[in-house]
Amino acid sequence: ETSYNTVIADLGHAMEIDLASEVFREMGERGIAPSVVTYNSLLSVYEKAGAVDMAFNLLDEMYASGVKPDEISYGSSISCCAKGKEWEKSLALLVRMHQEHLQPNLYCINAAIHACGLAGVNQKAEALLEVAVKTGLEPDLYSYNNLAMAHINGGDPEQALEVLDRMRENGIDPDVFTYGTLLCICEGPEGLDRALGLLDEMREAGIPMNVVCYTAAITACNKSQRTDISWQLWKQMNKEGIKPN
RNA sequence: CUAUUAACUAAG
Repeated sequence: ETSYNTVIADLGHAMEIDLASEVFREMGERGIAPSVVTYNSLLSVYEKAGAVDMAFNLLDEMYASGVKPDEISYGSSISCCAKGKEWEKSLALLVRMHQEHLQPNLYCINAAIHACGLAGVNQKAEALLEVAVKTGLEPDLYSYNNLAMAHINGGDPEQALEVLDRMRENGIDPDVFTYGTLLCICEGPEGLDRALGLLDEMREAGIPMNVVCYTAAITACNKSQRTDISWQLWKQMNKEGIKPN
């Protein structure tokens, strides 16, 4: 059984959705009973595909066959809703967890924040952060980074930038993902200054740049028609030994 | 043995 679990999860990482489902079916045909881990592995496959309906069906199947979904099952399913752009369903799953007397952990909440973030429903994302705190969870980098994305997609760049201070106040240091996210909101001439300011902040904080950040910054320059600065950044990137992709 | 985050690229 453990072999099957591993294979299914690995096929998921390789994005071999159909193969993974096939292996799962074959397992049943050979009379091997799937465990929670088996189901969770398959759920993680659906998650990567954003196959929301299949994930929901599998959850039902778990209950039907007497295998109780756990936090990981729900975490994967919620993340599946994010990838499938179904933020309302991700919230519905949190409600369902509550009904099943399961306490959502940070994975679940963060995935839901991500789902809301992609959809730009930033007030829901804020509400989720509150839920986390109220239930005794400590929001982490994922929580705040996803929250910043929610504000960006929600059309509120100012609030996105405020997330920087809010996380520091709570003892979470922004990382390369945080800045990578924020660099995306730098459109127009004033946005360019913000982008360069963020780059300085990163330097001061000793956060190493990567390709994503450079690409985001360069994109910001291009949107502001400042190809001269794009070029400077490009040279700097090469000087730091970061390979373009 | 299983789960959560950023850029560019395609479509529009």
